[in-house]
Amino acid sequence: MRRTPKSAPEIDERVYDRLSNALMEGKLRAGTKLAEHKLADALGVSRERVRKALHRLAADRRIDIIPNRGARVPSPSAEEIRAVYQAHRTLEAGVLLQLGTSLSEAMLASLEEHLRKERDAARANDRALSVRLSGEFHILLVDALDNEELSRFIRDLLSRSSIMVSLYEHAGHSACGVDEHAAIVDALRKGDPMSAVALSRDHFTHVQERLDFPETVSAPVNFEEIFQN
Amino acid sequence: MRRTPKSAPEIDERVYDRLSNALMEGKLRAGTKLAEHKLADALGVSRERVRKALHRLAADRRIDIIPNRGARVPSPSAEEIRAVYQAHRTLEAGVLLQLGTSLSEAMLASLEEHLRKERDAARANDRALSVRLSGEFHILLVDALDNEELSRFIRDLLSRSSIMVSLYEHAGHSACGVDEHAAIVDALRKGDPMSAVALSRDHFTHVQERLDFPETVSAPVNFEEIFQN
DNA sequence: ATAAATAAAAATGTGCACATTTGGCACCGT
DNA sequence: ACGGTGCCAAATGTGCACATTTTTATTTAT
Repeated sequence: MRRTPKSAPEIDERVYDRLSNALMEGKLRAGTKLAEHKLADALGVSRERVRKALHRLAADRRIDIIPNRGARVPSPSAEEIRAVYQAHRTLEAGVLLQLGTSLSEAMLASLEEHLRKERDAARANDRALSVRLSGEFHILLVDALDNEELSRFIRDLLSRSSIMVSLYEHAGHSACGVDEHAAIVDALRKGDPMSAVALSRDHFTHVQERLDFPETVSAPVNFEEIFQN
Repeated sequence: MRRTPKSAPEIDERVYDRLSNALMEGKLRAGTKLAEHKLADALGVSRERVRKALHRLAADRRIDIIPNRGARVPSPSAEEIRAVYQAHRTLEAGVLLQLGTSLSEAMLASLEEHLRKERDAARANDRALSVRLSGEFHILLVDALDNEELSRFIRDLLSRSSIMVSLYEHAGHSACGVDEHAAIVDALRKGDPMSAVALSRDHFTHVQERLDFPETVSAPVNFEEIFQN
């Protein structure tokens, strides 16, 4: 045992995580072919391990696998992107409605604490951080319901939209208005869930409006560079 | 080639479907061990095929897999069951709110057509059919939004609750009131989504109330018998 | 020169043999 | 009788060789 003996399941998890993160961070452009052998070399593991991770990602709908043709980073159509945001919008409406009747003071506090962080990031012009915090706001909302199923769904949607965001670089998903988030929290604090729902609706409309159209891309990629860490 | 040459992916799909159906129909009791070799024999395919299907089901959260310990039909706790219904309740609230602003006459018609089928099944005392139709009602609702993401989530929740229903045999998920479904459709027709949401909420509350407590079971099973068809 | 056909190369998919881990059982000592 | 220890059988996990399919490159014919 050289360094970390690492039991098998841990290796699997690590392979999956590295691929997952690369997708999240937009390091793998849409359309990129994910060849098993090349990834295995880049990650320093056996092809079977990569295989498993790819199939897992496919089950999560994070990548596309076509039988006998391999795996690719999806290039979602404008329509599919719209569907993901629409789903999030609909789901959050349900969440906010539910929260209206059961939102503790402590949770309101942690929401407001989060808003502060968002404002700081916006003021510091830290785009990457802003994007992350902006997503976490919506996670915080659903987590407040303490329902694992719902939280999973939202995380699912966010992990998929992250790919989309990277497709449309300039689109300021980052600019995902802090003020609009704040308005939602305000409505909740005032015990007015219907307003919160309406505000959330508007918010998603704005986010969607900022999304522009796709340029289909398919460039060669240096996996070693991406996974060198 | 004896009968159906069946290309490989078709076989995979069939294995998955047969296991999936057995779970849906409650033929595999909670706690049942799903040994790879035994299932392979019963289904007449290689162990690897079963393996793949089991991992797929695990990714769907339809079964539990513990590393090096194999797969089992889950025995969800009362708390987990509550969470699934709660999630469905919350999600459907969002769906109904959204439907309020965009429900075509054609869809209302197909909903009412469905209600008729439900009533027929209830009158005929066909429990199995009633259960199935009752679930399909909620699928019909979300499908009306024509959003694949949302439809997937609902199907996900339903496939998981089916295991739970079979855990509590007597619990009349079947009795999932036809009248309550009808009331929801009525509210939608009247263009009163808030009432629809409230009715849906009550509906889920009633369904949950009918669920009783678990008896932990773990009996030996004859796979050949279950999969003989 | 274009297109069809064919052959070679590369990538994915599969079964099997073997390694690893787990669970049960007998044995032993207290 | 009880709890612990070690061994054996059984089940899961993994790497590898080979089969199948797709893609690319080359040749040939019109």
